[in-house]
Amino acid sequence: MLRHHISHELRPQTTAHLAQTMAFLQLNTLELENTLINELNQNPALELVEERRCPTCGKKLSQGPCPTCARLTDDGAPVIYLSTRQSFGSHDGAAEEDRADSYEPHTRESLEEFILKQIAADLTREERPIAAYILLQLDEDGLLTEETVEIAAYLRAPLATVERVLGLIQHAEPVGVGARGPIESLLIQIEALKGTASENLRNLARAIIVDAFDLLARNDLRQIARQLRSPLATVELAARFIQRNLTPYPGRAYWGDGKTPSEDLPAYHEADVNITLQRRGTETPATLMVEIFTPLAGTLRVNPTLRAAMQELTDQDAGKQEKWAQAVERATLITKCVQQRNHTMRRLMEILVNHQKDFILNGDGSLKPLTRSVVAKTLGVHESTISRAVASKTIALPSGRIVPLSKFFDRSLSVRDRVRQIIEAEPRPMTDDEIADALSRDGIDVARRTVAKYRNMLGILPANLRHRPAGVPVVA
DNA sequence: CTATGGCACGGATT
DNA sequence: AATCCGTGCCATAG
Repeated sequence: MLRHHISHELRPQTTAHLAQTMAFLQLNTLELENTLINELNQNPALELVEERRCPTCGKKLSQGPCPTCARLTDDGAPVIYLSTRQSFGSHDGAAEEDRADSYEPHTRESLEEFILKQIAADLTREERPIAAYILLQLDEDGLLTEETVEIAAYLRAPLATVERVLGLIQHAEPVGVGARGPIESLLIQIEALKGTASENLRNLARAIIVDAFDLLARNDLRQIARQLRSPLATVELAARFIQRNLTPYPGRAYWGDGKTPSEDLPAYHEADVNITLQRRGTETPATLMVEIFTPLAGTLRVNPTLRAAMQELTDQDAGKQEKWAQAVERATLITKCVQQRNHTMRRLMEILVNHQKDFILNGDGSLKPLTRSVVAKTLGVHESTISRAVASKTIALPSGRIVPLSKFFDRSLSVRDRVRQIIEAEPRPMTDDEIADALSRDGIDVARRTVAKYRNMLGILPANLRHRPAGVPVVA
């Protein structure tokens, strides 16, 4: 999906601006920062003062939460404050002017960019577009749906070149992306683990994947052992190795639901919101520190000097006056937009954090169901506002996991969790029908078919395969 | 025959 | 208007 940046279409028409106001919300932080930097460069009326002020009380701040407004209370209420990254927008003098011309928007790093960066150095000029094309063809699991021959034909490039590029992609982090299917992906990943696992183990794992993949998916280890003429114990070991260290969907690893070794993988991008745990003293109530990243360090405002200078303009400078007036109007609008955005984000996070506190602290499984519309109601804004505020934003949990903010909204989660609990609790494997019954006894009425889906989402094998040491299944 | 997975169709949500 | 989700029907495996 290509990012759309909003262009310089901010012509002064006051009513149309209202629509633009909301548009600012949906921009993710980096994109907003880009537009703001652009604006700062070309609008003299807009000014960035280096100091940061508490959005609530207006006091100057150096860093972190406002000590007075968001003081660490002992009632356990989360502390929510706005913050900025220092990375971009060094905002002075000469460097600034360079930037104005050769400005290249910072976009959030997508999986594609993340990979491209790693292999860029190894690509020739001709290979670059090939790499770009391949990366765009990856599906959501990070797998390549198209054959290399087709790609070569389509791009009119030599097959060998295409395959070379693909090889580079496949060996970049996360290893295995760009494979033409789960099996190939797993094999690539095995190769990449050369140093860490014993030769025998890897060989067996490879054999299982190649010759008995479907059996593995069904967790039928006994049959695998027979077919490969290997001792069952060894096969179990290998299967375990596969399940623990490999994923058939490398592109998913990062979004994974905690089962995947995603904690070790580098984050593809930084989050828009950061939650940390602040332990105060020894008594338990640790405070949640919610840091909302806003674009640009400092505070936007309309340049007071310019505003003053405008008063002194004589009427014969009508042209200039008009021009400046527009600039000022536009600058005012933008600062208002940003303030609005910050305010909404703060209130939104307040609700979100309070509602999902357990999830933040205890991880998945403690998620409570929540819909955008109820938040919109309690917040008193339109639903679409929430949608925009949530869309394409991510949040870093105290555990270090980065998840999309939309994860906080899930209407069916409570039921899914009940399913998990029921399955974990029951001694004998229950069929989906029985689970459905059990649920209805709890007052939750869902169809049998739905239970099956939840089971799958949770990565739990069907009842008949689920006997004793049901390991974590390979296929989601 | 029973238990599941696949496809696809409304209906709700965003 | 686009997307997501629950569900019913049917094919398939055991």
